[in-house]
Amino acid sequence: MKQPTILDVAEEAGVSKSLVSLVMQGSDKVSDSSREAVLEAAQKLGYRPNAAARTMVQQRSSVIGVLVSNLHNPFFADVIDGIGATARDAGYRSILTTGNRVPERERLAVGTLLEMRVDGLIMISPVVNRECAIGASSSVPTVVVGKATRAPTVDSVTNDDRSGIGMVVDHLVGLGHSRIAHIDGGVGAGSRPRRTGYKRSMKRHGLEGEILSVPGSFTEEGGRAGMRSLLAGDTRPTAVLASNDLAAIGVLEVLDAEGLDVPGDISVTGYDNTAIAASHRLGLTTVDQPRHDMGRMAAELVLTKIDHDRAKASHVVLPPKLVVRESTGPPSR
Amino acid sequence: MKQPTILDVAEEAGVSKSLVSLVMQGSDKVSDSSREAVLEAAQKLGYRPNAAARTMVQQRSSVIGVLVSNLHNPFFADVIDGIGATARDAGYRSILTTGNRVPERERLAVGTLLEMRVDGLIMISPVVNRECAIGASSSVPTVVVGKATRAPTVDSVTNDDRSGIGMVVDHLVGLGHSRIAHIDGGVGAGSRPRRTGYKRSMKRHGLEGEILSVPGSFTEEGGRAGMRSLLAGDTRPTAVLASNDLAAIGVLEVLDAEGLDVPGDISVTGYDNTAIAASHRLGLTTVDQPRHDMGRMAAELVLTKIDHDRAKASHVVLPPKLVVRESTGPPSR
DNA sequence: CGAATGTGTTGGAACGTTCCAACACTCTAG
DNA sequence: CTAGAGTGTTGGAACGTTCCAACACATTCG
Repeated sequence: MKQPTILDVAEEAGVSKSLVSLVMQGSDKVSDSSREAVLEAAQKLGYRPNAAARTMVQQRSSVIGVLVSNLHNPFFADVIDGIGATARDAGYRSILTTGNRVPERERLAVGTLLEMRVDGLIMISPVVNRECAIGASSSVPTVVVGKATRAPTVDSVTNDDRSGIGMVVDHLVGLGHSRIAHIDGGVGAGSRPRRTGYKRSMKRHGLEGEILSVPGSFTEEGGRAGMRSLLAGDTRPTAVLASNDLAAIGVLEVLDAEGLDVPGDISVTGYDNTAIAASHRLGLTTVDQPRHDMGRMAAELVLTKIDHDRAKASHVVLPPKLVVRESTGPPSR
Repeated sequence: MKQPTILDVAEEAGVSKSLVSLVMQGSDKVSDSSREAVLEAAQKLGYRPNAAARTMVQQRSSVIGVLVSNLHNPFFADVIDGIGATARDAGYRSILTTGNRVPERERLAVGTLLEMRVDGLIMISPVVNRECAIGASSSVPTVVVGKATRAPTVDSVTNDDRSGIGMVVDHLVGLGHSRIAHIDGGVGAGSRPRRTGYKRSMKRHGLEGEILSVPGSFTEEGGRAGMRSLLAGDTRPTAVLASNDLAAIGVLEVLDAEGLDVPGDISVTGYDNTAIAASHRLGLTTVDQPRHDMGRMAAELVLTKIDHDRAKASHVVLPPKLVVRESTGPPSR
């Protein structure tokens, strides 16, 4: 288990540790014979550079740390893809941690990354409060994805949740709906703008009297709970805006179990345009976020901030896109 | 951006660096007054210990590295949960990397973890070849999840894929099917035992003449491709075993598009019992793997191997469980 | 021919932490 | 009063790497 060090390689190859270091870095100031000897020795011993030691002396790790709120949501996979690809092209590695939507664990997960001295931090739809991101940003370039963060030191990449939800409301109103209810995302990233977007759009259509937002979360269970509480109310809505696609699946489950037809009895919408939403079985009307681009942008922001420290924070807002499928239709009579 | 070190804290608190170190480790051999002064100074400076330095001197990182093949598959989320919980209880952190099902990137992702000197490595359903795991195991306790690895130095945690698939075949034969086709998982973990399990079960039922396995992968696209090639054949199967739930979704998509009824015209099964499979809309007959337990077991294997080096590799095989839903039924006439 | 330039190689310092042996002091027992 | 134990604190060595200044040697130039 004892790992060989650069000194072991140097001895094996009969050269100095400095020369081994140069070879490992791919320097061209090394004679072919030395290079060959070093590579052979390294191969023979199974040498692997020690990133901890390198991080120490270089005062940087060449690693981008990514906190992801919830691995159950395939939405994040594409964001992470975008981050990984961009980081890789710039010569950085990326590593992930998650707090599983538990604030305390999320804080711990961020702490792990910071202690490892990642060169940049990307928090995808964090559940933890903004102080955590602000605190992190004092030691490392930090970008939050999916949650607008009004802080002078934290960049953010979001889609325009308010207008995204607005498009959904417009679509439903256009179909003739007025009793349009909303299931909230709770503490999760992006729930506030979606909630206010919902309320504003309703008002804009003169439907402030119909505004109904029930608690939920960005999970299947959150959708189920929200839908159950909606059904427990006096008047059933004719359309339901779930907090995201995952929640919409929960909503559909409850409705299926109740024997209610979608969209006959009730229209349902999600958010995120995940792959499952597209499946004909669900045919979920939803809002597409440019996931991969969001990841790419986030990584680019972090990378440029690593190179030349910007004074002001950047806040990138990408446009969402309504995707109409079979889960929405005109209200019954 | 310059991070304060333990020396800065020591100076601020008016004590030695050693004492700061003791306080940070929660030692009880520190006077209350000193502890207070140190904590106050650390707080004031925003001190965070440098994990790289600690790793150097302690010759261990207290980190478990996890390679996950595909973040799009929610199956892995629960496995990772299990790993994370177990690691946390033992005082370890866990970090993730992924290679996105691309062997070369997966190798790189493992390399990243090894260079960081993780104390244990868990590879979840790796796509990369076994040499990679064997190589890793020479420097760090390594466990592969989801892929049986016959190597004396690599532990493994799997479900019994062969018997899992066997249960599906038995179920379908019991319903009266005989033209039962199989969509393969390709290079991914677990595809071989599932393939052979399929073939053996078919033989066991005297159906060797009906054996038909087409290429695919453990993704929606793999399922779509597999189903398309099955439909292009001369005789349509009456039942299709998709490589996993994700692929089954792809299969259903193609069938829906073709206007074929499930299970009226054709029965479909998945593998993994992911949350979406349970959704009434899909109602997928599938095989449940004890995901969380698999993660827990994997972490436990790694942790015990970290503490006292076992001589022989452990291979844990957990029992799968057939979950019958609405996507399977008797064949048409 | 001596100086300047270039090529390949080298040892030592530094990074931030932990751990150890050693310290100064106080208290207790003989 | 002294030896011994106990308590809290300390400086120095070590971990494995990179980077720098310095080196030896060969080549080119004036």
